[in-house]
Amino acid sequence: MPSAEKSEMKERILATADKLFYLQGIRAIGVDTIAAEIGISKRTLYNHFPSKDALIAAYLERRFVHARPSDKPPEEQILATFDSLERRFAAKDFRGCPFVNAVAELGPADRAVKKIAIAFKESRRVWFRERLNELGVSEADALATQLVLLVDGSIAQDLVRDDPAMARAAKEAAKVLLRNAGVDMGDDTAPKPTAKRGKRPPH
Amino acid sequence: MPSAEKSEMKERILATADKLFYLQGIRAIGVDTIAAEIGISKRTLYNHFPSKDALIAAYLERRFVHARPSDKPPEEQILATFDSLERRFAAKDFRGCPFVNAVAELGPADRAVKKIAIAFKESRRVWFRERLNELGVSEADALATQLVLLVDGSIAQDLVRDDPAMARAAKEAAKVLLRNAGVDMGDDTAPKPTAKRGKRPPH
DNA sequence: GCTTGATTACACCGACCTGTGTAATCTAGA
DNA sequence: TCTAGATTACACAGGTCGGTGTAATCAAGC
Repeated sequence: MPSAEKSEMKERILATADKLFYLQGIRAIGVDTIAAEIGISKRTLYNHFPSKDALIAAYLERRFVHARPSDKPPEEQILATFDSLERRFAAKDFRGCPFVNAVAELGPADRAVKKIAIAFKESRRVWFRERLNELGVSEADALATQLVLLVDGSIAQDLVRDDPAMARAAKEAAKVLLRNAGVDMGDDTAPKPTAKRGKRPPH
Repeated sequence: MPSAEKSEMKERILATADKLFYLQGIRAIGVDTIAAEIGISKRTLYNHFPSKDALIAAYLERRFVHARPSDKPPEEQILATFDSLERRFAAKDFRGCPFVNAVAELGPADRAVKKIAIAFKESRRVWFRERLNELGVSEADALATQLVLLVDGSIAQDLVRDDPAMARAAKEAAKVLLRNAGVDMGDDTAPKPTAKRGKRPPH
């Protein structure tokens, strides 16, 4: 009870809810299922969360992890985002963006969920913008928006197609947009010749 | 009974299911709700569809509308896609892509739904690729993929943010990608002035 | 020991879900 | 008018859901 054990139990509940909600859907998983998965009684679960809605909100807030600071060059950080996406796509337990899925599942009526989802999406956009500002890109805000479109687009495509190559496609598009904005990306990311000499994906 | 009235009733059911499923979610709407909305008995609904799953499949297949042929230049057709998206975003009854939402809602277990969603996404990609082939773009396939990423990305972003400007951002990004691929888009789509030397494709 | 709080098992509620069974009613075509 | 199919109302089965009430049990700190 010394609140160390309390929050420990709370975390166990949240971790299990996260796994089940994310992989199978929020509406598809009942509180009984979560309790059974942990091996606790439903009563205990309700001792830590007043309602399923509260558990859903806590689940989404726990998913809201901020990006860690990096000392690598901003353009590398930006492109590394897509590499990270590709790795996540390749994992068996990837099932799209939990925030987008929650909004799609719970509908427009659920204001609380939508609020969290908006905050998350905006935080991602701001992160891109900050990196672009570091690079001195003039239209950083607009370009940041375009980059999040590529991120969310590849996530949505992978959700239905299960194709990690969507992340690579997004990365290639991002390179074109960055280069168009005057960002120098070194020689390995060779300039993309339109009609000829192909920059083709490594095989 | 002459199967004209039968299919008429079937269409009424489908239209109502479409409205409710799309706006409020497939899991959120029961067959009773659909029947009540039309003013028919639940029995009648089950006389036309053997199960809710069949109704869901029919709903998605009805949403699978193929693009009509156009005599406008391919590059205009491509860009018009994003204008159309912007108009749909601005409507208050827009709630994302029904196929992505269905996959998110019903989970990975529902193979039938996923199959339809994949077919739809691929048809969109192929449409882009055909337009790009008409333009003589060399890497039409890869670019088509990138364009659908922008489409789906703007849809996902608008779903959570309710911001039709996402379609405009996607269009601007699409222009950059097209220009980079050597597509000439006329003077109205002015070259994007960037801080430094913009990499500009020959024309 | 005793107390206190967490957890347990378990029954239960009301609501909603998909789907069926049935018998009465309506309606169009012969 | 008669017939046959469609539709109706309505009850009901069997299940799941979120959430609660209750009384017993367990473990730790005094």
